Amino acid sequence: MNHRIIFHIDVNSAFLSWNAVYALQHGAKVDLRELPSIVGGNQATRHGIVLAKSIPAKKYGIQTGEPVVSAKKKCPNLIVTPPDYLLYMRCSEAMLEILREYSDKVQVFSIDECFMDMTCMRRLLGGDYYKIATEIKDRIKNELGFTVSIGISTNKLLAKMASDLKKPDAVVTLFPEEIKEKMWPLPVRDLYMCGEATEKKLNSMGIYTIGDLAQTEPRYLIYKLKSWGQMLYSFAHGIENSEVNPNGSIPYIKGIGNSCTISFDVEDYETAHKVLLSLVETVGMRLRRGNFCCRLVQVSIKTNKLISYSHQKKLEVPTDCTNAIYEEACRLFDSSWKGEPIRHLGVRVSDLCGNDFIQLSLFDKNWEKQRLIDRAVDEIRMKYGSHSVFRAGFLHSRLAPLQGGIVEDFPVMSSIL
DNA sequence: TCTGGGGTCCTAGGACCC
DNA sequence: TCTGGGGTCCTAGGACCC
Repeated sequence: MNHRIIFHIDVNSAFLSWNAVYALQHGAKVDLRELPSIVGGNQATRHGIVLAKSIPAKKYGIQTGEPVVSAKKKCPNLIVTPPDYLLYMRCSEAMLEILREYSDKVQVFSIDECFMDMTCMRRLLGGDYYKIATEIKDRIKNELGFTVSIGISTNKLLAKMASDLKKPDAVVTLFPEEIKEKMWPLPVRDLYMCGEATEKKLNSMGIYTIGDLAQTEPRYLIYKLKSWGQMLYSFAHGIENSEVNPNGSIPYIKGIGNSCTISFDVEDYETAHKVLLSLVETVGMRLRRGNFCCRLVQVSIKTNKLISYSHQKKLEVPTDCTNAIYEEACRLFDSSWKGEPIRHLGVRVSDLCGNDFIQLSLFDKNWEKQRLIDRAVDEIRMKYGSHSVFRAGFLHSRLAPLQGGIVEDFPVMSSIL
């Protein structure tokens, strides 16, 4: 037998569990996981959505991503606690430490999900993967206080589907020979990569379960859904063969972006430019920290009616300079904004390249100086905190001088950079 | 004050070139 | 005296994930 053995580890209601564990460790008398509770953003700053829910909260029909007010309507005595991203990073790291005792091929998929390639542990562990997974799950529960679901199979897709089959605190296998029995009866929406839009399309084609999808003529799927059709058909048959990408070697960073919902509607160019600057400061810092330059700048706008659009521009010369990116971002904004009140702004850079052989533009003599300034500011912020230096324009403004991620405390979340 | 923030990949149309 | 045809680059937008 030549097949691989892959585990997928998924923290149950991650943010909520971590808040609950932290509270218990600090003297709380109740366990948030046993009550209708959520982790929710701050409504006053218009970040009021549900980030995680307890199992009792789920019974009220509360869904991740829905507005906190709407969740409260469903359950009037709902407990709402704020997110604590630094805590989440610590919890995630602690879990990783345990996982790495069992395999050197651990891929961090997100803050609360990992893949492990356990193939080479075959001989070492005697091949009883269910037992090993149970041991890992129990160790995390006993040593760290939160529960996980572990899925076991021969590839990442099936392992991930498996860990979804039972929660909390469970180990589930989904080997190829179990697909028909365990996966095909599920609604097609449960398949990885089948979102709302695809579900609608598939339903309109008479496809409701993963089994229906698996038994549809692939040429028909490809005709209707292009390359997505091919991928979904393969997934419905459990076919997927990407490698577990050991952590540390981040596969490849394609772009760096930050965005923010502003606590009030922005209705003038000056304020919008300030927000863009606060975002570019963060993006630029991350770019330089990764020793990248970018060749593409993108600005996105979301109006108070929640309509989004974006504009992008390819640069003549790659740059990592805050001011250069900022100027381009302003140009993009000015040429795309239609004048509606703005709720949310984003800046993203991509088309990255290394910064070791920077091509100096003959026309920009200030560029070297700008680079030195950027580096100096980065260093001061690293050393003394992100708010130790900021642009005078933010004094007496309602805006934070830096925006994106959790800038108050390095590092920026959801990014290794 | 009802709807966050960070990503990736794909598609389609237009410009432009030979 | 219709108007081919391929290729690449650029841009906007949509879909998905956590």
